[in-house]
Amino acid sequence: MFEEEKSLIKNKIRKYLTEQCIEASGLEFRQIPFSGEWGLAVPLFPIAAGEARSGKKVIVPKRAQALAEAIKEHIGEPPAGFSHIEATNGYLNLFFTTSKYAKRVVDTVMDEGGNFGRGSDRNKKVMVEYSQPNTHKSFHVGHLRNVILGGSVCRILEFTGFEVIRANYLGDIGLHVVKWMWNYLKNHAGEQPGENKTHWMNDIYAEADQLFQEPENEAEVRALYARWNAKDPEIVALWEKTRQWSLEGFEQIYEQLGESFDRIYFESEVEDSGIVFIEKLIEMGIAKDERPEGPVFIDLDAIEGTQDEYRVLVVLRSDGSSLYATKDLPLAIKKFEDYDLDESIYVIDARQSLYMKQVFKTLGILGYEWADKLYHLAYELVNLPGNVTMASREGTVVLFDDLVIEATSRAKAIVEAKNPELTEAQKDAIAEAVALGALKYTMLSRDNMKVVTFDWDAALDFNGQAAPYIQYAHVRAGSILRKAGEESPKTCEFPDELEKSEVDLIELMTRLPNEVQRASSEFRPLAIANLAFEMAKTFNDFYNTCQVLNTEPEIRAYRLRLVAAAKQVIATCLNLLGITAPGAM
RNA sequence: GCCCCUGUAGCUCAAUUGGACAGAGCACUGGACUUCUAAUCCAACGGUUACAGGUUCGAGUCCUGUCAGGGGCGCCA
Repeated sequence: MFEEEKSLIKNKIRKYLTEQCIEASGLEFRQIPFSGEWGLAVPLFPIAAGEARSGKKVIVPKRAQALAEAIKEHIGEPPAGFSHIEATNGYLNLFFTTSKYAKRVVDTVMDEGGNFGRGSDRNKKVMVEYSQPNTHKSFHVGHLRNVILGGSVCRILEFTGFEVIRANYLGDIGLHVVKWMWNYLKNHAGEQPGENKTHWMNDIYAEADQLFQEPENEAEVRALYARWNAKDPEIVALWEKTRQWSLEGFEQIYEQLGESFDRIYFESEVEDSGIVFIEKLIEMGIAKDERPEGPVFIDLDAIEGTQDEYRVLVVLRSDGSSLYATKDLPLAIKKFEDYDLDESIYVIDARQSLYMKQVFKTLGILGYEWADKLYHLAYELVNLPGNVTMASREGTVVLFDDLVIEATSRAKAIVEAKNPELTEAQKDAIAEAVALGALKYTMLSRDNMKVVTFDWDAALDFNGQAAPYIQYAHVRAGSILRKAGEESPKTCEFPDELEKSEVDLIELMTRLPNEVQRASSEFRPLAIANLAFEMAKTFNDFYNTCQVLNTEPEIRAYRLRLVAAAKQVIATCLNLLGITAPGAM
């Protein structure tokens, strides 16, 4: 916002500096801290420092202050929309006329509604690959971080004008699948999945994993693996049927999380083409074939002339079977063929950073001009206390549905206490929104590269900096508007004297467009999570100090609009985070 | 041995990307519900930003080194 004012002021300053023969580089606007009033701050340190560098004998802070004062003198009367100008600490501070500023911000938010902060269409197509669970296995809290991060990034990218294609890449083949089928045939033949399909699938897998420790069982699993590899119709049919159960189970989870995918890729679908692809690389001399003594690999450091930077990428086992890289290379190509992408993003945990770098480099070496459009969006793991990594086979997991059930029942208990008059259905809906919101917010409110240590108490703490706090502010705003009735003034005047919380609220709203852009370009929902909390906190302060309904009509009018605008901005933030805002709590 | 990430209040985390006085939540202490929903608010407490140098007018942020924790390095995914 305020681009016109900014360029006007910039021009004035530039004009002055040019007259004084001073290099005018590094002119930019900052926010004035401790705002009781709004304004634009222009630090003059860069200008003064520039003079110092060019040989003038100046003490930078003093010079910056002198420049600020001189420019203040030069500008003279504040331009339209500004009330006064100050020169302090080397900054030139230009303060807006409170009434005009407030009116303008609130009007803008109300006019644009849910589109306030939205970026214009960029005409760019971005694929985001995320979630990537293995079929026939569990879905735990570690997987949750990936889905929530990926989902939020997609929403933010869309909001900033990208066309987003959500892709999921499922691990539907491999030893784990065969183990599962073996146990099913041997101990659970004919059984059907229960209500919660993923949980049921995982129970059979976990049991299979245990039984697999016995040598005779392992031998049976290997034998079944051979049948499956030979495309035994009976086994293939079982594989297809059971994979479908897994898919339906994941679908339940995605639906609950509010996620959906435009395109699902299966590992099985790129395996054969991957092996053919690797054969081609061998022919080209890019991959080295040491079979049967060794595997097929690409010596990236040798090709690039680097040392210990790209290492060696193994692309095929010595027995000719496929590895991750066997499939990831052709999949990357397929994505660009399918969708003619401008960018391809991989939401994958940070342990695979080197691997991702290797895959991207390999595609670059092969001459794909889009190789530099590949981006690894790395994030850290969710560990258990004591730095224990979640692993299905170790039994060190918190399963998604266990967590959701617990969170929801705790939220339900609180709604029961707060709002006993609501219907069961309403209470359930609120409990779910609160529980899932809380889980999502804990994942999104820390930076991508920070390890999350999962703690039941922390995850289920609905107080303080957490989603329910933000949702509650939204509910309160809605409640005021509802009680106000039909009346919603189209526009109204703001006074020059505003309460601090009103001032702060308006200032926070103006940050949304910038924060959204930042979150988008850095793939960091955290920026939005922070703003949402700040908004809620300030709104609660406002709620406590400023009466809306029981006050004089003129005040009531602008405060109502302020409440509506604040509610809108909070709602937009929550949307971008994938958190639903209930109507009551 | 090499590479990457992290290190900020007792705990969990922020910090508008190099700017004004490093801020929140939790926990602890003391207050506020006949008033728009107290899942709230106010006050108090809490800091050598791991350490040592360097660059800069200015460093939690950048560069070098050290320490601590985590992760990764030719047939796991």
